[in-house]
Order: sequence, then C-alpha cells, then structure tokens
Amino acid sequence: MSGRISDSTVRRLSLYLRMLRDLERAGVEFVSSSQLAEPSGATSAQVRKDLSHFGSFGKRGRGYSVDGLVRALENILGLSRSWRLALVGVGKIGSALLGYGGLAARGFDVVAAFDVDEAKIGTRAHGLRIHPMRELRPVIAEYGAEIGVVATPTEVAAEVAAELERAGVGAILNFAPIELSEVNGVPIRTVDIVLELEGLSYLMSEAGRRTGSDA
Amino acid sequence: MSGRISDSTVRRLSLYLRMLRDLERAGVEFVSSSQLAEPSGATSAQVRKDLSHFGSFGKRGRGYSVDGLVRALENILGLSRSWRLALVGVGKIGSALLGYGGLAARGFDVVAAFDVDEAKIGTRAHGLRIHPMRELRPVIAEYGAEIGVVATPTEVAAEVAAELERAGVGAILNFAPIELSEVNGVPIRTVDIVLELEGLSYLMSEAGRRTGSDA
DNA sequence: CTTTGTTTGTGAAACCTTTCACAAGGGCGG
DNA sequence: CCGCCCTTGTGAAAGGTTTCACAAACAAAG
Repeated sequence: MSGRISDSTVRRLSLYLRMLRDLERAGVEFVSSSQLAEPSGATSAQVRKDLSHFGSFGKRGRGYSVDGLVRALENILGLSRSWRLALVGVGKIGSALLGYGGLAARGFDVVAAFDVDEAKIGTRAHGLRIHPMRELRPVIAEYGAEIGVVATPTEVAAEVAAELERAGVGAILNFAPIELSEVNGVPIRTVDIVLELEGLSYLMSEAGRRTGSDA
Repeated sequence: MSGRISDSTVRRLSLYLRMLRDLERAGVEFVSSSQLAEPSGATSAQVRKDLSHFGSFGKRGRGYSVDGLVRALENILGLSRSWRLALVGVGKIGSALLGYGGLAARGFDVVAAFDVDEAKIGTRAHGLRIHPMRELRPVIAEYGAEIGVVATPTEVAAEVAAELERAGVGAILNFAPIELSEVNGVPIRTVDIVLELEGLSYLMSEAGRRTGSDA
C-alpha cells in the first residue's frame, strides 16, 4: 500500500468523511463502498481503491464500520486535531472568512488577523484583534498558527506568502488570483473564483458552439 | 485537433490568458511557449499541446503574437463578451462577492441578488436590490442572468441549484460545501474552502509523519 | 540564395488514474 | 457445520494526461 497519494484521492477522502459523519449522526453502523461512493459521484471500486492505499478498513460481506472509518479517515487527513489559521488581509474576503462559522466548526480556527490599513489595525473584527503586518512573525509564533491565509490584493500576494513561510506556517491557502509557487515544501492551495467562472464560461461557449453548428 | 478538452487544460488556458494580458499591457509583441509556461508552472510542451487542440496560433522560430493569442483565447474561453450572474444568498460570502470588484473587472457582472431573509429583501447591497426567492424565475429572466451563484447554507444548496436550473441559467458556481450533481448538462463548479483546508491538513500531517519516522 | 538560429506542432512514449472483474473472506440461516 | 450470499481488496486492463524528442517552418544575417 501507500505511495504518493494523488490530490483527487485526498479530495474524495474528505467527501467520504463528510458522508460518514452524517451516517454516524444518523446512528448507522455499517456502510458499503457503493453507498459511500454515491454522494461524491465516485464508483464503489474507487472508494475501495482510495482506502486501500492506507490499509484494510472493511469487513468482506459486511462493509465498513462507520465509527471505525470516521476515525481512520480523521487520522489520515489530520483532522483528529484542530488547526490554527493566520489571516492576512481583512478586506471583503477576509472578513467573510472571519464571520464564517463553518471553519471553526470543522476544526480550522482563525487565531490571528493582519492588515496594512492603519484604520483597521488595533480594531477588532469578529472578536479578533487586527495586527499590523510588521508583527506577522512574532504574532504567528505567539499563537502557533500553522496555516496562513492570503486574502490580499493580487499585487502583494506572492510577497505575503513568502513572508508567511518565513514566519513558519506549514501551509498556505491563497485567495488571490495568482499561481503561487510552493517553496521549501510548504504546500499552497489557491481558491480562484475568477478561474472557476472562466471554466464555466468556456463550457457555456462550447455548448453554444455545438448547438449553434448543429442547426 | 479539438476533441473533448480536459478541465486542467481549460484552467491553464485561463492562466495563459492572464499572463498574455499583462504582456500586452507591457507592450510585448511576441512570446514563446516557454515564457508563457513559467507563471502557471506548466512546461512549454504543455502550452503548445494545450493550444494545439484549438488550432495553430504560433509562428515557428518566432513564438506567438501576444495580441493574436489574447483574442484567440478570449474567443475559446468565451471571454470576448461579459456574463451576467445571479447571486442566491446574500450572507457573508454573498456580500463579499458583491463587494469584490475583481468580478466585474473581468467580465462577470452580478445583475441580481436573492435571499430568504425578510429583513434583507427590498434593501440594497452594493447598489443591488435584494429580491425574495419567490421571484427567482421572473427576475433571472428579466435580467437575462446566465450563471447562477449558490451562496446559501448547505442544507438548501441542492434545492437552490435545481431552482436556478429551472430558471434557465446555463451554469452554476457553488460555494456550499456539498457536491452538487450536474443535471440537464448545466455545468457546476464548487468552491469548497473546507475541502482545500483539509487537503492542506493531509499534506501537513503526512509531512509530519514522514519527518517523525525519519528521526 | 543559402546557412544558421530558434521555436512551433505533433506523433510516440511514459506516466498516472480509473474501471473492471474476480478470488478471498466473512456473516447468517438452516 | 454447511452452503449461500454479499462485499471487500486487488491485480490487470483501459483510458487519460503529460512529457519527450524531432521534423517542419520561419526569421535573420551574410
């Protein structure tokens, strides 16, 4: 088992875990790979293959113990603990994140916030004091933040990401529409809304072209 | 050329276009596939392969005309026009989207907003009147919205997506942490922040496990 | 006009992911 | 205990994407 696990496998594991938690709440004890596959649009074989990279969790003829698999996946994904986030940029997106209870509910706590705007520094947003960028390193160290969130304008995103890295975060979530390159093995995920919309734009145009030329 | 184009190819095309627009602004006339590849982390061969699905845009020995390729990619991606968005759910994320100028700047105009909260209905958010859900269909028809944006709580996201489809949108951007299944050929892209964070959590835990067992 | 530089466009190869299909294992009723 | 049924775990096959490597094409210089 276990070599390098693909990104898509990890994504699916998260989706399986979500469904398993729902099942657990509903008091279900066992689940089969096909039931597990449905909500994420995967196949039962894919579920079994995904899990097989990490071990043997099922009972033949019976399926998977819901509780057992929840714990196994939480361990694999690193979700049996909570993570501390440092937010840089308390603008539109940053504020939305601070106000979004879904993060803390799932074990991602924003413990520190930073901005360059003198008017914001020292004030509180959703109960969190906003620090000046200058204090990035000490404050991140003080709170032990592990994940940096870049919610700044595009122009400074790369610089901020580098600064976060130097401050010691182990991973970065980036909301600026720019491809940041991973250095020093600090993984970066970018959430790029415009890119998603452009993908949809392509598909709609493509559909139009096909329909158009059919007529 | 041109068969079914993969998602990752389309994403890269968007990234190429971004860089090309920067180059255009900078007055550069020609660009090579390797220059184009760099910012998106692709290889020059990949750039050429991606483009080759749609035609022959370069000049051997010279590279690609920046202007020419910008227009070609805008046409391919459907970005030589602007798109009208209908936003459902004017909560934290919805408001952040309304306030984010980056969308309109790139040709994605939010033309209608909806919510169930009686207190919000009739008021304006960032200059946009908030309509009740009941008026979804007529208002979307009136403004000719083409892309629906789901920014509601998870519980109602699937229902809202179905409603948007019936109202005639051609694509859906979903911010709720749930996998919505495409029906009637209406493509759906989901932006799932928690999923991204969990991916980072996996990588950090994995790194920890490796380092831990090395010692 | 010919030679030299460079860079494209593209089959073929390598690599990676998903699907298939089935032997192995376990529960359950009789 | 036996036989039946169900579901896992997994090699092998299929399908897809990325990389390689090179002929073809063009610009520029002599």
